Amino acid sequence: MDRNFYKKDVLDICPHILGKTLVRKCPDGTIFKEIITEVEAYRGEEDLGCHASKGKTERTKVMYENGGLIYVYLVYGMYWMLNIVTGNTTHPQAILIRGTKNISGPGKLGKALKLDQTFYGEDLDTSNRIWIEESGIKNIKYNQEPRVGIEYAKEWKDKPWRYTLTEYEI
DNA sequence: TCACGGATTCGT
DNA sequence: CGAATCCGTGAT
Repeated sequence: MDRNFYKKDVLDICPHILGKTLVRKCPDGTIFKEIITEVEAYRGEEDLGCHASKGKTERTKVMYENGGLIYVYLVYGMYWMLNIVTGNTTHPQAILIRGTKNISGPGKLGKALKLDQTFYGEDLDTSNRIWIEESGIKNIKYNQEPRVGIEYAKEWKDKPWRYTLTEYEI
């Protein structure tokens, strides 16, 4: 996908990133290529579930960039989480990729993709080791539910910003 | 330098 | 549903 795809609001992009293909070329030559089936939106400093709610720090600064960059971080000391920065520089936001067709769970996805800190800030439009492309599938249907794992986010935890792909045609 | 806690996972 | 797990973050 080209750069402009990622510059819209995160809530507009989520339904369209479902069904796209995530591609990762590993150092050992193996290629991971799977349809994205589950994502979550994190939207702005006002969203208490979003890391940017703590303001701009060394960790969150990439979310303040224009969309199309990768935001990775380590959670529970062991899982690398894959996020795509979206929007523009006025509103920090990102999409957490939670699962693909054969991999369920963001921690397991990060492991399968062999992610590490060097992916922080990677440009999806120019990278030769990870990107997102059209899959050709059509007639997508999806569900929206509350996001998981953010019990601390008060009223924001109930926002239906978790998107799961339910049906599609090849 | 260090205390804190988490966008998870797995087993019960 | 609850505990394990352990590194990086962010403040000092």
